[in-house]
Amino acid sequence: MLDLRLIRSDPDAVREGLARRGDVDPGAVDALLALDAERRGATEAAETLRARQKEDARAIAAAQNAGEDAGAAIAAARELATEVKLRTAQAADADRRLLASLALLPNIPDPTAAPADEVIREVGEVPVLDFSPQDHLALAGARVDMERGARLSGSRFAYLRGDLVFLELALVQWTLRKLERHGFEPVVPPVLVREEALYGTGFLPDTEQQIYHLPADELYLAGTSEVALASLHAGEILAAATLPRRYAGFSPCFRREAGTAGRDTRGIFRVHQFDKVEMFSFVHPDESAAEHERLLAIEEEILTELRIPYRVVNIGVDDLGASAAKKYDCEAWLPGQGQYRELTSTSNTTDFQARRLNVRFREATGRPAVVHTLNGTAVAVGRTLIALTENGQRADGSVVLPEVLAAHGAPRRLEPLD
RNA sequence: GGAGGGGUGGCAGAGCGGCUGAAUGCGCCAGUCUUGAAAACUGGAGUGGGUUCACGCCCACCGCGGGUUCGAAUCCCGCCCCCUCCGCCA
Repeated sequence: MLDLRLIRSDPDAVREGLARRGDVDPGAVDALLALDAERRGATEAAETLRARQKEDARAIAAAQNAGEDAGAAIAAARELATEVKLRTAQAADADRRLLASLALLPNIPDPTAAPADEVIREVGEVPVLDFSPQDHLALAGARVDMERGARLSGSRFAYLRGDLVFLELALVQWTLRKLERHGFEPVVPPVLVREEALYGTGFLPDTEQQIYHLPADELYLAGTSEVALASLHAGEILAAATLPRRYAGFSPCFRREAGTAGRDTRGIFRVHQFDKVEMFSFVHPDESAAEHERLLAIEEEILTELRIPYRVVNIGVDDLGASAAKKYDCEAWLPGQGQYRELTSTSNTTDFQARRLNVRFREATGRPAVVHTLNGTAVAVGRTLIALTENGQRADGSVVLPEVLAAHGAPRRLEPLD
C-alpha cells in the first residue's frame, strides 16, 4: 500500500512513478485525492458532532447528580445521537472506500528498476558437451515419478524418490546453515494462512487465480513462505536497534498454475507443490537498497557454489507484481532445455507490504515509521534439482553432484537407472 | 468433537453505565541527591486520525466487528484467540 501522505504531498511524483508501470489507470491518483478530501470532510463533520454529544452527556450527568430534571436535555441528546450515528457512518464509509482504492494501487517502481527485462551479467561456464544433453527427467528416471504423482493428485504433481530425497535434504540443510551464518534465523512457518496475510503481502487482490483456497476453513495454501514470514511481525513496533531482522523460511509452496496449461509440462519445472528456502528481511528504510543487493549476492553465492551457470536479470517494471519496487531474477542455464530459466528471484517491496501489515520501527526518540521488507529465494528445491542434474550430467547418463552437499548427506553421484 | 474459564497500557493487575486513555505495582526515560552507583524522592512516558504557522485543541482505540443507551472498558449479539477438563489423534 502506498503512503497516503506522499500521495497528498507530492501527487506528481506518485503519478509519474506509477505511470512507468503499464497496469495503472492514469486517473487513479486524482480519484484517490478526491476520496481523501471527501473522507476528511466527513470525518471532521462527524467528530465535531461527536464532541458536542459528549459534552451534552456530561451536562446531563451533572444535572442528574444535582437532582435536576434532565428530561428535556435527554430528548435533545436523543436527536443529536441520531445525527452523530449518521455522520459517523458516512465518515466510516468514506474511509473504507478510500482504503479499498488505495489497496488496489501497486508499489511505485524504484528508479533503477529496468524499463524492460535487462540482463546484467552472466556468471559461470555454460558446459560444452560432446554429447547430446538429456533433461532432468531422463537423468532422474524413476526418482522423479510423474506418472504415479499424476495418478495420486493429477498433473503437475510428482513423487521424489530415492537418492533425490537425500539430495533435497542436503541442499536444504546446507542452505539453512549458510543463511544462519549470514544472520538469518531459520523458520518453519505455517503454510495454511488467513486471507489477511495474503492481502498484507500484496498477493490479494492481485494473484487470486494462482492461490489454493480452502473455503471450508477460510484458509489459503501459501505459494511461498514469504507470506508467513512477512506476517511474523505484523502489527508490531520494532526497536530500530533490532533491525535488520532476517529470516530463512523452509516450507512447501503451493501454486495452482491456472492459465499455464501446456506450458512447462515435462518434469518438475512447473508443479503445484515444491519445497523452498526463502530469505526475508525487515530493514530500516535507508538500508533496503543495500539489503536487496545483499540478498542477490547470497543467491549468486549459492548458485556459484553449486556450480550452476546463471545470469542475473533486472526485471522490467511491467513484470514487477503489485508489491515489488524492484526485482532481480537469477536464471540458471538448463542444458536439457538449452536456455536460461528462472531459478531464484529477489524483490525489494520497500514499505508496500510493511504498511499493509503494519510493521513499524522506532528510533530511541521520535514517532514510529514503517519498515522496509525484502524477500529472496535461497533455494527453490525442484528447480535447483533440475539445474544440478542437467549441469552435472556425463555422457553415460550419470550425474556428478557438488562436493559441498556431500557433507550434508547428499550422494556424490546419481547413477543412471535403466 | 463435548464441557467450562478468560482476553485491559512493556509486564502484572484494578476498574458501581457518567471528566477512566484508564487506579496500583514492577519495569522504562529524565531530573534531584551522590565522587560514582544503588536506594529514596520528583517528573515523564501509548497508537492512529483530524485541525493549527505554532502552542494547542478535537476524535477514535481496553482482542475484532456489530447493537442497546443521552452516555459503554463496563450491558447484549457474532467472530477471533488463549487456558482447563473429557474424547480423538501424527
